[in-house]
Amino acid sequence: MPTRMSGPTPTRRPAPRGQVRVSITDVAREAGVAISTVSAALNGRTGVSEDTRQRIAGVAERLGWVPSIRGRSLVARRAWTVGLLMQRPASVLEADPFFAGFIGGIETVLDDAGYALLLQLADSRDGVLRRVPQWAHSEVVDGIYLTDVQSDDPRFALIERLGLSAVAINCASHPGVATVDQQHHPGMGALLRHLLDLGHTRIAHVSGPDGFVHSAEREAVWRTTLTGAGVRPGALVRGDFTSEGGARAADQLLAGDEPPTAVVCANDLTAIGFISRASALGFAVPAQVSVTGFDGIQLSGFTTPPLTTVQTSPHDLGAEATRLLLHLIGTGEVLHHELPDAQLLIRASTAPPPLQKMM
Amino acid sequence: MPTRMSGPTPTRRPAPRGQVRVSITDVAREAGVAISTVSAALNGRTGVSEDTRQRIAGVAERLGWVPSIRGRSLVARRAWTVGLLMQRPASVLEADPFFAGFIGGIETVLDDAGYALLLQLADSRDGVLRRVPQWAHSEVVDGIYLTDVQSDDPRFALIERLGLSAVAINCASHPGVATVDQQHHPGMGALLRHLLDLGHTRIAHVSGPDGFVHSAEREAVWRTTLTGAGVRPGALVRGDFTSEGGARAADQLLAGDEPPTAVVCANDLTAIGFISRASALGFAVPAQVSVTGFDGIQLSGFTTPPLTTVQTSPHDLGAEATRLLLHLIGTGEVLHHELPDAQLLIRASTAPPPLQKMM
DNA sequence: CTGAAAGCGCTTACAG
DNA sequence: CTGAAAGCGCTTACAG
Repeated sequence: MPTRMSGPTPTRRPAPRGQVRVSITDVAREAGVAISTVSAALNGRTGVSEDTRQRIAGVAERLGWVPSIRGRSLVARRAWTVGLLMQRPASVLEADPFFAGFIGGIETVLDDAGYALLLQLADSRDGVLRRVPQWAHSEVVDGIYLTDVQSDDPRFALIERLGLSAVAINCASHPGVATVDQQHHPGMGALLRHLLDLGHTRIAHVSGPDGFVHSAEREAVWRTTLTGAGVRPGALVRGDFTSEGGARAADQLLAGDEPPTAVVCANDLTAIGFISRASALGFAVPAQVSVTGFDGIQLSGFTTPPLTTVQTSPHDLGAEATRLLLHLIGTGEVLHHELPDAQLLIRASTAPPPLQKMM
Repeated sequence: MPTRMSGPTPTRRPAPRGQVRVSITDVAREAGVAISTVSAALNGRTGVSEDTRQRIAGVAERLGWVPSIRGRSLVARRAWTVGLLMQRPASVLEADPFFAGFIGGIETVLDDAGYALLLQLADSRDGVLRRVPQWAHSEVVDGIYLTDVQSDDPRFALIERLGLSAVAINCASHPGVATVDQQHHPGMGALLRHLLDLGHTRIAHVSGPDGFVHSAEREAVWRTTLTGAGVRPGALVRGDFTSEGGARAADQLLAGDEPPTAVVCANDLTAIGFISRASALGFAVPAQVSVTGFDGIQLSGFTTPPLTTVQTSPHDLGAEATRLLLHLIGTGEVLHHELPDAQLLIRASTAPPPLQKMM
């Protein structure tokens, strides 16, 4: 086992590593005032002479004292922390294009407000439903984000019962819960119409995994837009939002006699995997088969060919959700925000179907 | 402004939303025992009759009581939280291939231990140095991760002074700080030798941004390996770890009279951007120019052509670092762990240099 | 303008 | 086996 101890005699010591912990009591003693005066002085409350305030500030500075969030939280009943609990195995999250952008957006707003983000993954639905009350009762977070909301999501009842502040991402509004949305339908619809306009009539779909809201939604738009245009939906292959899944789908879809002339993938990763395998199988993209993605990840502009996709805004969702959540925590007022729709981004992975197929 | 209030009469209410908060006192009263008995019973301490324990558990269950981490932390001097503080603007982080994997690894270990991750970004060096003592004094985290360690990093002194438990990633060991490492040199060296073996003699480098340890390290291996083999290092273009930077580098490197026959990029994103632009400029990869990456992100296997790169293990780094950190917090024992070296991954983006250049 | 006291929700000796 | 008390580090009425 490569783990080794440091040096010949490993140092064993208790968690608080023998340091002098300075508390409000020390500052008060040193400054010759009561602890309540220290508290008032450093929290900018009125009723402390400028003189005393200065002296206390000096002592605190010299002793290197910062108020303990812990002690403060206990009485203020605020944790100065918000929680993001995602039901996703760590492995999936690592490839999730939504994740990093969403967190980045959260952090930009959170940091300025002096809040921190508590992040936890649960690998099952039950895991989530167990953690939420734990967080609420422990008062370890002041509010939470709700992502991947499902219809009849039991978390809403839980949140109401627990009196937890929450902001939900991309879902119908529930009483007491703030929401921030970005419409995906219009962009997805535009994507389908773009393919129809190019002349495609055999349009397949590589979906996301079962049970995800996004999977169902994108599949529905694919089906209804085609049907609405009088075109029969092509083959449907179930993917899993990964490039591996996209590659497997290419194997399935391109093997038959009449392969589709366009393939609508549930996300960019899937599309990139599809294109990779299609190329390996000798199918030229977009000359023989057009391929589309969804998400608009940064790399989608640097694939060969660059990907036609729908540009979503995980960063903005995270930032706006955080604003609404902090507002709810602070004022109790439930707000709702709608981001501009996700936009169709036409690039080079789509073209008219091959001529011989057009008659 | 699209933000709107919900319903005709916005509900304003204080943060604790009028819920009955149940505490240990309630459980004790209901069960007819002292709060110390409740505490002992539910923490599995000895000295409570099985009968009483059952009764108390029943009451706690019925009342939906979970011990408050807050109250517990105050006396136990443990936060049951570890902190990850990265000096990176949110925007960079969103494209950072290390980030998601590292966090994924952290979470797999943390969740099982009942710990949570506190995540915070700082946009400057000073921001980091301000937060660390804040966290330490507030006792809001029990330990922290040190990433992007620089030589003479001031955080080590800070940590020692504050008596904070810490684990450092990929850096020389410091007294009192656990470390977990994965050697990148050998894989990077193997990558360079692979290009030399293929017959390349004009090998350029697109580096990472200034001031990052990884940038300096990879550049150094590029330079010394070539020099050691008697080959003069080719052109050096400064990149920024993004695909945009890689594309710009392609413009610079491929414009001249004698373009390089191989380009070593500081990471996969850069390489993918480079290939994209190179193709657009009419350069065939790898026929006319070989391109290599670094990181081994999932998508690197699905580009066209699939990328020759060095496979690193952010997930394993995160998981192992977390194990060592929790061990340090719990026992005070400083351990060190070395992951298997990052491995060269030969795929299709490298080939012998074009013939006419070989004489 | 300042201080003594109570209390937030727990755990940990200590006494019965 | 069980309970009363002290205390963790703060803030918030309240009294001087």
